[in-house]
Amino acid sequence: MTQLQAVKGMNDVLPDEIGGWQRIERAYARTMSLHGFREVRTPYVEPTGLFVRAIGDTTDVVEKEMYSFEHHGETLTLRPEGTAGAARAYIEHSVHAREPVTRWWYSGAMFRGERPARGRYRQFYQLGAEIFGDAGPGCDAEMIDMLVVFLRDLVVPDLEVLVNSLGGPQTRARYREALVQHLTPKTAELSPDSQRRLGTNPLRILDSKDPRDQVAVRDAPTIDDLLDDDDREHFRKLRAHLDALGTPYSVDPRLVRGLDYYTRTLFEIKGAHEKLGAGSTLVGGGRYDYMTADLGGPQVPAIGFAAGLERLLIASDLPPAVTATDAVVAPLGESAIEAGLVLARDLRAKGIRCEIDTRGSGLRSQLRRANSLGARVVLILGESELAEGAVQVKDLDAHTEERMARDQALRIVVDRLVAASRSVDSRPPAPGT
RNA sequence: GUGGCCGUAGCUCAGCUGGUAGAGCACUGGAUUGUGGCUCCAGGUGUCGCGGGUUCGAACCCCGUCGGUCACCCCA
Repeated sequence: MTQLQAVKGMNDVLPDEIGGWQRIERAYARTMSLHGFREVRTPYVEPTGLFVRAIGDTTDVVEKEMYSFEHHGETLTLRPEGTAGAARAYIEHSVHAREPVTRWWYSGAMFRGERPARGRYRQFYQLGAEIFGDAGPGCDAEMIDMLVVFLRDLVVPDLEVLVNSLGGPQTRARYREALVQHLTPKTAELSPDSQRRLGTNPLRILDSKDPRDQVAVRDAPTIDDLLDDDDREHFRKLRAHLDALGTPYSVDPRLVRGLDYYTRTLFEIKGAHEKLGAGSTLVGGGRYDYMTADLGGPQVPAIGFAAGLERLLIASDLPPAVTATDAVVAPLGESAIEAGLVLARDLRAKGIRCEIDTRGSGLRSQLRRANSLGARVVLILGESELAEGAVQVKDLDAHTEERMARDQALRIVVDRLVAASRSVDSRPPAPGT
């Protein structure tokens, strides 16, 4: 196509699909509020240096996936993830001085120049949250459990929680070295990808899917051996807390993530493998106790996660939300349109979702339209009704029809829709939203 | 970014070994000049992703390109 089209990997979300998005966003906002998180909105554009420092200059994300550009002498980047910006805002506004523990959540677009596929786009949406100021494993466990509950509410099948501990930065560095020492003699036996990783990100070799790498890694040292006593205790308590919560999980000593900032607790939640295939990681997160210090702020322990909204949408078996119209006002003829506009406005003032056809369509097509919109009642305004100040109230469900004064019609329609629990104002909040 | 597969009407898809296009759904109008969901009738539905090439002739074969998708890489 030579026509104008959306940029590769960036999608429109049309009204037909927006119901699913809103359903997940609302469920998330509710979960966050139940756990005392407050929403934060940070810019989509940040100085490139923020991501280089926070995420790590040898990570794939920073090395080859960022949308960076120059603008009036500044080097800027469309955010590839949410944690760095949140940490920057936390430091910039000295939030640590205002409250001991800070719980923030966010929702919004992220940008990475990867090769697009299902559930993986260049502009994609993440739900995320951060806790600043709590070093203990208790909030780690709460966060993981919260996510499991959230995903269960969304009816995501085959949930799988993986946890690991990376220890502190020094542990991580020592482990990296140990791994390189173990694997260097076997360089020739590794996959080409892993030969490259050996120099860049050796930890990633651990979860390589190549059988050659899996053999080479089989008797490699595990990070568990290098954890110091505090790290080990932290991890032990996390597991004990999860056990107490009854949260299902498995320890995966090979779980490693590609962002450099993680320390100690690391976790990942997968689900809906049949629908998502290899991209079934729904949530990834972990502790980053040194990021605020690395960014030049006070050292504040922190933990956070991000979830891919598009993937949640694919993974969720929740039925799509139905958006119905309650009533349709059907004016017949030019002179009825004004009376119809007034009537429709009065209905809406009562919380009735109401549509009106102002094009001068015939009654037949207006009724068809009302039917396909799922409306319960149609209020017909023709010449004789106009003359009498009346309206014909047709109940599409009950197949009844009655002529009455308009103010009476207002009351009757409201009563009928409330009785059927259909109007916006009367509908109780659905569970899980 | 690497490799594989796919690309026909708004949607889901047919189209046999190359002979220049079909179905269902949806949409609009009518059968009922002011009465829906069912039924019947009629009707737009199209640069066969795009650009080259081979051929008398290409939706079909070849090359390129764009887009999608699967696996890898990486990640949410």
